[in-house]
Amino acid sequence: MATGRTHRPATRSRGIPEATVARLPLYLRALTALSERSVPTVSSEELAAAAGVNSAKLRKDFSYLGSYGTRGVGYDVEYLVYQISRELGLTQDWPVVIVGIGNLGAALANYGGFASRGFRVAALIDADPAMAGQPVAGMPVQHTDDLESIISDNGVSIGVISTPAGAAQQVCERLVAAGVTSILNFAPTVLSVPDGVDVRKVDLSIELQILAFHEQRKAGEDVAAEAAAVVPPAARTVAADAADTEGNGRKGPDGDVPAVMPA
Amino acid sequence: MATGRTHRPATRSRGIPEATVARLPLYLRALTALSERSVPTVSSEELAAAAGVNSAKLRKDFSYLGSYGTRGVGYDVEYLVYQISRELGLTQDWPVVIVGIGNLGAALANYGGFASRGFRVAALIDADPAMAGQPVAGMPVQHTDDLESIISDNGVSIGVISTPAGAAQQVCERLVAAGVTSILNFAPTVLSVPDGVDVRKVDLSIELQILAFHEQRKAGEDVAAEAAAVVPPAARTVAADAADTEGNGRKGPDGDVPAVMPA
DNA sequence: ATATGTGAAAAGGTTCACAGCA
DNA sequence: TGCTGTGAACCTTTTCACATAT
Repeated sequence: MATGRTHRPATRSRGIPEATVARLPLYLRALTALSERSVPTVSSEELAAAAGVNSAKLRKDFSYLGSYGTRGVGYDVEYLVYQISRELGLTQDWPVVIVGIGNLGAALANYGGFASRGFRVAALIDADPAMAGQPVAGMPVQHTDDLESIISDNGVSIGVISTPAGAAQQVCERLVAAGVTSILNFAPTVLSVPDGVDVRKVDLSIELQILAFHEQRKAGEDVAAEAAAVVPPAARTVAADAADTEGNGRKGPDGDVPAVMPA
Repeated sequence: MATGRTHRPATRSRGIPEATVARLPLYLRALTALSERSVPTVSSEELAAAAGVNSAKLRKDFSYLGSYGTRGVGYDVEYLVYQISRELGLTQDWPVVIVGIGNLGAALANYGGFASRGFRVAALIDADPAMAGQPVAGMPVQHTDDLESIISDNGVSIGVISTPAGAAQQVCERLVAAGVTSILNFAPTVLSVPDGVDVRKVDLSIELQILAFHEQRKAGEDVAAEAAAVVPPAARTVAADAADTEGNGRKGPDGDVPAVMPA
């Protein structure tokens, strides 16, 4: 704006970066908490701390939405809550179905976080005939046979899959055929969907494995640190660093012998 | 290796990119499935399809681990399973505690995916005295009072938090003080932890909000198309915008008219 | 005086395209 | 011939640092 750029940025005009979109709910949560405490304004520094990001990132993120702050002051909490809600599409009501009412599905059905923010559990669906009619979270479970009509009767466009892995793809296909275009998948399997359908996945086991990777690293460093710590004191991290930088054997970036066991 | 580079790449030697680490569990899952079907080898193309990524990315990812494939042939399934497992630290056993045995905690306790891959639920912990001793997933729930001794007696370094948001930070601090250095957080709140402690978070509501954002876009496009086909073109959103934006006069990136979507 | 908004630089991640090896 | 492994190009995201506005 200071710059007199009058030509359009051509190919990237209204698009908010995906990384930013993924953080908006975080900001919204922090803002909602402030709002409940009747805090009127907040600085990028404070809000960033509350959301667990750094302030430069937050300001950059907000800059994609527009200029919602006041220089020298900060952001108006209520106003931002509204703007972000609107950006995320939370000013409307999203009916959601949950398919697969096992332990996890039931937990999801009972989860309060849904209702609190624009999402409404419209139906619970399970393939087990014995479950049909049983109440879960105050709602009767319906049978998979009726999936299509449930979707269309309720205008559902978001589906949650919490079935066993083996059933997920088939359920996914029926959901999509019935008109669902966004899917949150808890089943530990890759779903294939046509273009235009969004899938996000949540996989417990994957998250734990990522933690284990880093945990293992730390353990490795500790061992190195311990070994180093028996005698010399301070070199701790430096030593650890050197140790796992090349100690690992196998074929590193510059090819040497594959130390461990082949198949 | 073909290149005769003998000097070190300096600052990035043994580090596997975080994005790659996050995909290793995916590859591992696909490989495990192949292994169970006794498939001996697999090409990057096939494996990539099974894991839901593209083959160039997969090959690049594997290149950070070493040269585990055979040109003209593909990858040995068993060998890769072993290498990735080792890289992720899954060749050892990770005792895990779950704190907060509500609906979600119980579902996690019952989740088979834990045990299947190196993780062992060592204890279930809850603050409710009425739950103490009650069996969940074949295991007695223990009281929070004993958290510290449970952690140290079992050598737990990974903790799962599935408490209400209000309790999470405090539980986190006790876990960390007791020796936990990796945390998987299901509570919808930001945890602050000291350096050296890893936190990963899973938030249902956030995932749904991200879906809603994209869903809204899709709907918006449809509406815009319809509207454009009927009466006047763009004025719709501009009016809406002016209405809720009030004094602020939201500036688009270049101060030009926000053509289609409500910001 | 203070805190936003944003170009520009840096870092990180993905895709391309092909050399190199089986 | 066929498929891996990887520099190089490209794109996205993060960080820096300061001009700009209140």
